[in-house]
Amino acid sequence: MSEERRLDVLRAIVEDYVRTREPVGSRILTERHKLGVSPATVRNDMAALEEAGLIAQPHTSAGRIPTDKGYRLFVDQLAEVRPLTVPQKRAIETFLSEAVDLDDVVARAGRLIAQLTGQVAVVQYPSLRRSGLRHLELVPSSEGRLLVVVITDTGRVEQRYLDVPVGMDDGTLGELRARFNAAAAGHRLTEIGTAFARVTEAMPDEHRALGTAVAEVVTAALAEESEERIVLTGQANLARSSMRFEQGLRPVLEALEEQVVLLGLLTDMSDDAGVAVSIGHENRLAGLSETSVVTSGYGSSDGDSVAILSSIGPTRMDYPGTIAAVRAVARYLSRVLPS
Amino acid sequence: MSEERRLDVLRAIVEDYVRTREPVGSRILTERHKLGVSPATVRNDMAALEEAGLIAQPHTSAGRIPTDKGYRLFVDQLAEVRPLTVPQKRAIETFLSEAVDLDDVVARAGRLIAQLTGQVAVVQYPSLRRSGLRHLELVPSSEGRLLVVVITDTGRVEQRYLDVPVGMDDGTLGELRARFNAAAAGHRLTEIGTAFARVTEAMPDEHRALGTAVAEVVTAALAEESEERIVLTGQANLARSSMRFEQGLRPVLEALEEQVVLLGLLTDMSDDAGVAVSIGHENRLAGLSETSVVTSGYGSSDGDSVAILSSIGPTRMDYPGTIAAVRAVARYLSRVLPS
DNA sequence: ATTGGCACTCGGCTGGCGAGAGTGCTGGAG
DNA sequence: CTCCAGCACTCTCGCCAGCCGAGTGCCAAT
Repeated sequence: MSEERRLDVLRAIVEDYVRTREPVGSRILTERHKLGVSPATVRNDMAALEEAGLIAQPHTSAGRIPTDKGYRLFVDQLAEVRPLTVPQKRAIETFLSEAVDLDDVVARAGRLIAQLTGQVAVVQYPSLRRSGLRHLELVPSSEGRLLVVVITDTGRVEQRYLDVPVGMDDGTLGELRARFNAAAAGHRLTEIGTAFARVTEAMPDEHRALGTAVAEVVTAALAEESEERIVLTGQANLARSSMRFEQGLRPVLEALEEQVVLLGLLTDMSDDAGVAVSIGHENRLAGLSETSVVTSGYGSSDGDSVAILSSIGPTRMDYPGTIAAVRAVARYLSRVLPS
Repeated sequence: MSEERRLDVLRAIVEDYVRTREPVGSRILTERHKLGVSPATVRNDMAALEEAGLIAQPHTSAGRIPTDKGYRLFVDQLAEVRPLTVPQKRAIETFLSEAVDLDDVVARAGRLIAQLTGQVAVVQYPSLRRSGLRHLELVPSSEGRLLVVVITDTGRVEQRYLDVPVGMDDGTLGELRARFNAAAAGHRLTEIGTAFARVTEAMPDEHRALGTAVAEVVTAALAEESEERIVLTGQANLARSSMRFEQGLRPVLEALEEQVVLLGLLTDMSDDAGVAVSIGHENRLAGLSETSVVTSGYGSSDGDSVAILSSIGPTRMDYPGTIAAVRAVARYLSRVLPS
């Protein structure tokens, strides 16, 4: 009973089940995949695979389907990479390069993933904490209010209102703006707190109050976990016939709506370089126990990324195809991003 | 056969069907609503209502359910307004007032609608075309690129990159910024084209090229239909058991994903003041033929609004409750908005 | 180790049956 | 003229029995 053939059988089961989404029996298996052995032999292998917890049967007298563990082994050892076609790559490239601003880039990336994989795409905006400051702008708003606008080098623009008790004139604002920008330009957003502190200390007394207020707002705004934003695309794909979930769509949709938790999941998964896959019950979120998540960082050609994007679909998904799509989009995205 | 009682019967049918979501027969009707007549009489009324196309029966020997036309009549003439409770109003107010910026306001409004109505919320960002310019910012980006940031008086911040062939120094930029801002401050975004034209004409030659480029980018960006943005919330509600659609979720989810078309639908509906309701097949979108859309403008206490928000659910929805929720959120939103 | 044969299990489909709900109609009462 | 009780009729739904087929596990033979 060769170990190698057993894995062949597992691969065949996964591929067949992904394609037909019906439990696959020994006869079918020998017909569709040239394994060179008889159904009876395959049955023996199947018994062993089931013993090992890699496949299971929904009912007696039904074929076998892979378990989460089976998919895991498939993804780790059995799946062959299937690169995208050249036209596909070109389509990604041009579609992304047509984006006019960051919102557009993120939206387009989501649509690409959703379309390529036929699943739900999740794209995170570049994380503020991993971005650098490009520019800080102070705009007087209605009386007594100041609008603070932060522009990062990844293209994100954040705004925050600030109640200013003391009066302020344009000159003061201009000076503040100049000083802050000089102090912070190019720094990571996480580091500007200290830079700002130096600036405010050096200020004349009458400006210091305003200065510290601004510094506070900015650092507070950037520290917030809640400021991490994600965008979902292709939820309509969930309703396609190919996505029948045992438990129905409800838990899945609910999990997707808990954006904070979802982002946490993705962040934890993201293995620094390359694509990470989390299968079925491996996902912390109970609602996603019937789905698999394929994730990649993006935004920097090497090492640490500024954000994450991923594709979520049923555990019975086309892993090689999904992985290829996610990787490709992440790569082109990284190239386009620091526009 | 009094006309008035017939309408009472229709109202009873609608209310019962909305609550139980099962076809309602003559016996049940007389038991649960004190109509003061016997089932047989109700049957006669029902026959008349059916004749008039206001109700229908799924099969012979099943109770009646309202048709789109029946709901329409119910909404227009029979529904009694049911104002929100005081705690609910207070909750809306505080929840909205805690928002830190426009994104947050929009997101919170969506969550409120979704939660109050148990349906899907659609919230449009303030339309650029109906906003005024508060501030225009020019930030040098990587070499040869200029980042143009537009801040509107409704709080939206739009960005656009601009390739600048000619070199530019900070002084030039500062001057441009000052002139444009002086010329455009307070104007509607749709009118700044002409204001900008005057500015660029008055410029020294060496700056004019850059000036017109900026003016062009800004006006082009604001003119784009695609720049209208909407946010969906509460899609998980679609999967609740209370939302069984004949045709399944697919067409609904697909319709919601066609954001441009969807926004068009909402815009067309929006009757200038107050809440508009579009029922079932009245919706242009085929995917929404089993749903009703309740829409209101918001963003200005009187007359024309700067954006739209709405709640989408099955035709069998709680119209009075949904209308009340949409109206309330729209109202508080208008109050909070020009922060 | 592999394989053909065989008995066994079980889910899903089909068809028939009865119960229940609801209707429309008719004829009589107010 | 309106209302209402009674009645016959229709149709859906749920249930049960029975069959079919797919698939399995085991065993003996190669």
